[in-house]
Amino acid sequence: MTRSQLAARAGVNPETVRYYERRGLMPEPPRSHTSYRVYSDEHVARLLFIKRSQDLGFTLNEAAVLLELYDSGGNPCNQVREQALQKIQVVRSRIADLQRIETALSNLASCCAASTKDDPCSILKSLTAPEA
Amino acid sequence: MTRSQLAARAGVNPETVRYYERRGLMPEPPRSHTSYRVYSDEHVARLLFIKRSQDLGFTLNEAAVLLELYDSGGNPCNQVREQALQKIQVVRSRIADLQRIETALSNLASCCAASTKDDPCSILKSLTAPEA
DNA sequence: GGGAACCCTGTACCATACTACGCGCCGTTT
DNA sequence: AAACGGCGCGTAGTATGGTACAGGGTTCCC
Repeated sequence: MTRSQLAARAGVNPETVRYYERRGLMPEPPRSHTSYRVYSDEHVARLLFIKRSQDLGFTLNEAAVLLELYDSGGNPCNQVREQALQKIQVVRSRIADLQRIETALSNLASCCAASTKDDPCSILKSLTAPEA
Repeated sequence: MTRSQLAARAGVNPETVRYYERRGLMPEPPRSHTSYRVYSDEHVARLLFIKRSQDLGFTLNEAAVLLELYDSGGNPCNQVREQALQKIQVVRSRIADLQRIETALSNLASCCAASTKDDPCSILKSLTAPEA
């Protein structure tokens, strides 16, 4: 299949395929006699692998690591597990950050809801003083 | 105070101050007779305002909106509240995303922990099939 | 056989938020 | 007075993840 067909199957922009190729995430595919890239279902699987990794919060560099483990052909479960556990820590930390942000924003909204025409909104106070 | 001194007080890189000036977040300050920027405590407050906004998850463009409301001198509580409530929605949505990711990663880690030498790790299966 | 639509390459551009560099002037210190 | 650090400016580079475009060849369908 062509680059656009591959892209369509994975739901990405055709240019993204070329970008991943440049990044080393996708292999250089065989070419037709007119230099057209020719893809197979394995390429689709690899592209979906990358998208799925991104959905799980992995960066493209991290996806590259996972792909290397996959390509190594061994039994890289321990390494994959390690990557997953590390990412879980990052994700949990990010969730905690966002929950603190949510609380702070709620406080800010309440503060502003309570101010009147004569009490000119304490955004300066709220936003200048660290409290998160 | 100088640009570096201002930056130090807000805990940012001196170049960041110039960057914010270019972005219109910080005003062009008065200059010394030799063209040196001269800052006051108000500039410190404004810079802290920006950093605090960022801490709350606002982008620099959004911080610019908040600063405009602040500069308008009126009682922009309703607008600020609106911004905060919108951002809370975004933050909650992001938290939900991350919680789904956390669950999916946990499943992935469990799957890998359970595989054996003869069962060559189902990362392909896990990462190719959508399940988040 | 002719035009639309697709492919090729390299390069440039987008958004976000900085950070660094080169070059020349300035200010302080020794 | 010389040296060192800081400041000025414009521009370029970093990281992340793409997206777009120009200019030319190709394939497909009527």
